[in-house]
Amino acid sequence: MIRAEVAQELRRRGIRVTAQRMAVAEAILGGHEHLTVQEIYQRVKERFPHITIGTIYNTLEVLTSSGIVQPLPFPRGTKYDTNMEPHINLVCIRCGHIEDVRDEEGLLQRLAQEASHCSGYRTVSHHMDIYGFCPRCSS
Amino acid sequence: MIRAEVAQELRRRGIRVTAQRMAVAEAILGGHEHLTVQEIYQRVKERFPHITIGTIYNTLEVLTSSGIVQPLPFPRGTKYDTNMEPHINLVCIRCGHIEDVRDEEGLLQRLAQEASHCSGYRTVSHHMDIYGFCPRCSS
DNA sequence: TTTACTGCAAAGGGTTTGCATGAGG
DNA sequence: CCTCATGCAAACCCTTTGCAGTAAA
Repeated sequence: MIRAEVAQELRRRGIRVTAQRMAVAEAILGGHEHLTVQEIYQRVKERFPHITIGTIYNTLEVLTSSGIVQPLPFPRGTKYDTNMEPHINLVCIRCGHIEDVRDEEGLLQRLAQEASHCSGYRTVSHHMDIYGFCPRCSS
Repeated sequence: MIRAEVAQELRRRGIRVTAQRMAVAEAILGGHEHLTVQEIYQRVKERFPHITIGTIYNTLEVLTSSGIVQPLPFPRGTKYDTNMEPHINLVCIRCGHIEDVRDEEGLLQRLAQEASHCSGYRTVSHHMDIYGFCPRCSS
């Protein structure tokens, strides 16, 4: 997703498009994925030195409920994912690096459908992590 | 897993079997699944009024690294799962209730294997959540 | 007896909140 | 203009840490 699309999506939802919100969105969407809240804060502060962590949290909540980013809960804080396609997060338990793996065969979807079907849950979203050692940390 | 098995597993690993540790294990394993740390603390305090939250965290770390329980990271704190079989957690985004769904066909396993294979990660464990509304909260 | 665990207290880090000021539509 | 977002500060968890006393093996 790019800048113009973010602005459009916010407007469509009647949410104000502010410079700070766009800066947060660009920090996350611009290349580097899976940033922590602190990392986002540090980046946005380069452009808005007076912005506070409260505004970052506020904006992340807005972007999340607008379907633009996705929070990934971890023991030591939330990271944000910009990949809204169904996918799996490969998490390195040594260095913390996260890699996305696309769900080529649609197995994730199938699994989610089946599970919700036989449980009576009305499914909204799902999330899969695999923990292990990345190639670099394996050696 | 039952009381005697927990004690045995700890001993096997050279970890001391204390009354407090057994109380924590029993609080989690005894029927009610997916407790928060605070809920575990409250229960154990009925038997050990002077126990502190620090000891609860210490014990949860011991039980986790002994493969007896599994931490589930959530935005507002960790819950603990006693189901060590491969399964999916159905999480109600309204009431917070969590239900386990067994991985009948081994799809989860297959998915994990494939993902680790094509990424070069050395896989240790995996974890899948589905978010939605439980039958009670759907109506 | 030796070593690891407990209880206590304090600190650390992530996240939320209340309120006056300021900017978007 | 009116409403909502920002910045500032303080508060609120959740979790970790250091240390002296205590219990397990």
